[in-house]
Amino acid sequence: MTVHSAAATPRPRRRPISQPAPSERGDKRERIIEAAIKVFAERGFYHARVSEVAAEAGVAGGTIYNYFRNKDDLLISLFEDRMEAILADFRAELAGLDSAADRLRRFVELHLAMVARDPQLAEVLTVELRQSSKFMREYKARKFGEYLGLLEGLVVEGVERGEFRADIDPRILKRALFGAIDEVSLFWVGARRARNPQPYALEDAAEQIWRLYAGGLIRPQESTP
Amino acid sequence: MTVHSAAATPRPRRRPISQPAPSERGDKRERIIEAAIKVFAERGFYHARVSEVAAEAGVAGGTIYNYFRNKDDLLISLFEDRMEAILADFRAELAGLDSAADRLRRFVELHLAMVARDPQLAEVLTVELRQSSKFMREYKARKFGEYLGLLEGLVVEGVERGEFRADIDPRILKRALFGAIDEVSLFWVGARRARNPQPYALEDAAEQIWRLYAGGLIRPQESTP
Amino acid sequence: MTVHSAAATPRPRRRPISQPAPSERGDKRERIIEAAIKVFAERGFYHARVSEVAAEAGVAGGTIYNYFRNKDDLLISLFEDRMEAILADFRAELAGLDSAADRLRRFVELHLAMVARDPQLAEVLTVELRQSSKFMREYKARKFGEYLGLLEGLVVEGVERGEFRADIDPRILKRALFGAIDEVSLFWVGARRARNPQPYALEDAAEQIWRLYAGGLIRPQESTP
Amino acid sequence: MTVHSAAATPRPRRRPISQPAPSERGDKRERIIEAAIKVFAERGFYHARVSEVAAEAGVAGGTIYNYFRNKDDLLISLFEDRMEAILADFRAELAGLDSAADRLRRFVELHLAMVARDPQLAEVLTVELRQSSKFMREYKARKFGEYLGLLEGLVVEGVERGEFRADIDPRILKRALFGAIDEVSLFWVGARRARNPQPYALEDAAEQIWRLYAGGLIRPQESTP
DNA sequence: CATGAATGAGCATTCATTCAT
DNA sequence: AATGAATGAATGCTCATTCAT
Repeated sequence: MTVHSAAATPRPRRRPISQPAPSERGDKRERIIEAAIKVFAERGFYHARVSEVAAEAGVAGGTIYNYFRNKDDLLISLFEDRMEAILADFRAELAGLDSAADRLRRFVELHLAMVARDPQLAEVLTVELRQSSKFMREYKARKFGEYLGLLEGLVVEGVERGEFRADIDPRILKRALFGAIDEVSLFWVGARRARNPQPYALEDAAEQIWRLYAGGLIRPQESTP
Repeated sequence: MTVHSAAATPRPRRRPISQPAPSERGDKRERIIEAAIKVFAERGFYHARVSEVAAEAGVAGGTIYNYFRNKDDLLISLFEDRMEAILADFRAELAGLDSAADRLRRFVELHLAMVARDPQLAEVLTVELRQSSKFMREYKARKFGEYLGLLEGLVVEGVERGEFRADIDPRILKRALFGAIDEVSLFWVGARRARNPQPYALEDAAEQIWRLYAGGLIRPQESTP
Repeated sequence: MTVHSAAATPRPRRRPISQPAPSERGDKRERIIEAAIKVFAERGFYHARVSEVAAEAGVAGGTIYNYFRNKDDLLISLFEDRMEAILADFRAELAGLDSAADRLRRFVELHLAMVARDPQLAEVLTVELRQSSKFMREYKARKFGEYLGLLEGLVVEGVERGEFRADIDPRILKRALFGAIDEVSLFWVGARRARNPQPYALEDAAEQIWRLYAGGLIRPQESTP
Repeated sequence: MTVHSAAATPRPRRRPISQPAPSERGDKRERIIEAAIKVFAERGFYHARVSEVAAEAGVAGGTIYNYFRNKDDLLISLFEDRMEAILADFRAELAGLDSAADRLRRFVELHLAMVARDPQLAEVLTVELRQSSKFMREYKARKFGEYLGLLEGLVVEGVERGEFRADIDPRILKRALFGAIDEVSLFWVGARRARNPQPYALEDAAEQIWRLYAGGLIRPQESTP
């Protein structure tokens, strides 16, 4: 998978030509976003100071404002930037699969793999994001809606192809499944941060969630003769 | 159901001497908690000012500090207070049911009914709660763990009684189910606040979620002859 | 004259009853205004820091914001407060005089006496006031217009009573006279601040200005016998 | 009159690029000063950003610092530059006149004509100039003193030649007259910026001011037999 | 000379919390 | 217990100025 490397794809920006300054990987905008993910994840959006992000990125405080309108905008930009990469990655990964069931299972795996790979990003994307009032109340949707839309598409397709039951509203299903994945991720991430032992492996969790959603809880009373 | 009235169980306390103001049921602490739920839900924990809570509760700003150590403590106390009531209510409701399946379905219904009845409380409990650093990082667990424990108990019981499949880890299941309910609730609450049309009825959502978790997504290929 | 004492008339505000705290003369709002006049005059509105005003007033920085919306509002409030007092004082002083000429001469004297008495106030009123964009562009008028209106009234009256020439537009005259007085004041104040020797006594300046405006520059060539 | 064209006297200098871009007359320094006058007049010295001046001048922000030490220096340089031109123009215009009275009247006319011709310059010269602390407190004088000196010279000359009354101190007179002209100008300029209707024509104002200063306010009670 | 990205000192303002009454 | 004026630490953001290219 290439989620992260995709996310890191630098929007090409004038790189110093003569002296490459090899210490600075990626352009400044990218470095600030990376720093913001780290700091927001560690301290929480509201407790993070812009100056901390700057220090983490190795730039001066004012430099942040050359790239982002304000602290809120930094969070939103970070979100869009990363979600875009994640979406592209997911789409590419899912394109090669044949059945709706395979694609849905893969979606779950991809999400949890992403969380395992970049827990801080996961934390910011799911927890901290809810704290920027502007974001939550005026913006929210877009890319996140796209993400859920992807999920909904998989479900609808499954129903249309007769793979999935038709008596479950896809709009509710997509939220239920997303909520399930998200909560399982969040707890794992929280335990990790609290330096508690891993409560479960995320790969196993993916398997479990899929099993649950695919087959349901109720034990089939097979062949009651 | 009596969640709310239970929550409002007044720790008896006296009215400001002269005129008992019989209209105002509940003591000052309760009034402050009610105000906090309203203000936190409307403005978000970080954007809510203590003085707003005080104004909403009809007390002076300083009075809050006679009942709560600080703003964080107000949020946590609010949480404990309400969760206690909710838990008691849930336990009472579930006690009369026979099968694990019935109890689990009822749990889903109860949660969503609670959301429908007091959306602001639901919002605070699920969204704003994540924003108090002290809470999230040092406290969190307790009552919330109890709530999830209740859920886990239902599942374990179901497995033990042979009602549920044994190949799904209850610790993951409880999170998955809670996440599903929570997300479905959250979206509904969000739409409500944004004054968007209700995306779905919460009663229907409960039915759908249960159907999903009970039977799974995959359409049984019965008897392909 | 009582300009200053009038200006200091405290808008009655709850004074601590039991322990009079004799060190604090005047209420807090008044103390802040006095401090602001001093600091704005000495450092200029833009270079003055709110914390300096607070320190000068002997209050904490935040206290200023219990009385004034922001720095601009402090300047504007200061202006209104003092202008009101000055206007009341001027009106009272002029009421007792019979001819328009006497009143106009007295007006000049009063203005310059006010400058002599409270140079810092004069400086703020004439120089610093122009620096608050909101003030200059949206507010300005009112009390200042009243002041000029007082002047215009005197002139119009003089014309109507046949004391003054009718061929000079009162609206231009009032500006010309005000500008003359203001500039003469300003230079005197500036010299004072720069610790230069007084270029002239303000009482003499009043006499000179009146002589100039009353009789004009041109030496009457009548009756060269 | 040639005030403005004199001020604009281009110090010929070439345009950056390869092709001289013959359309842009005036060198960069001049263009920056013109931009500064416009921006300072419109936004006020303190609210004007150096980058705005740069944008208006069509140069990069840093370029300004190749021509001026800092923002204050830009204001001061602007002032000196324009005042020099104005003074030269005034001197030339006054040279041809015979009587002190004619010269003084002409001075008033010239000042107001200058205001009418370049209101933004007038605004900067009279309002914004007072806002640069360094200017006001350490520099001020020089060219402005020269301007007032010119005025004083006219008065002294008038007295010496017996045209003007000898009982008015020229140092006060020069300030009074300048203040009168300045205030009349300022109000006109202010109305213009506020897009209010012109309160009076500046030509008429010149006539009025001169009439006032020449003959005085008091109506001569000639020959009441 | 020109550029404009980077810098970082500077400051108004907010608001949780205290405490004298 | 209740009050609410006073406090002052905390911080996002601006913008004049610098300097490597």
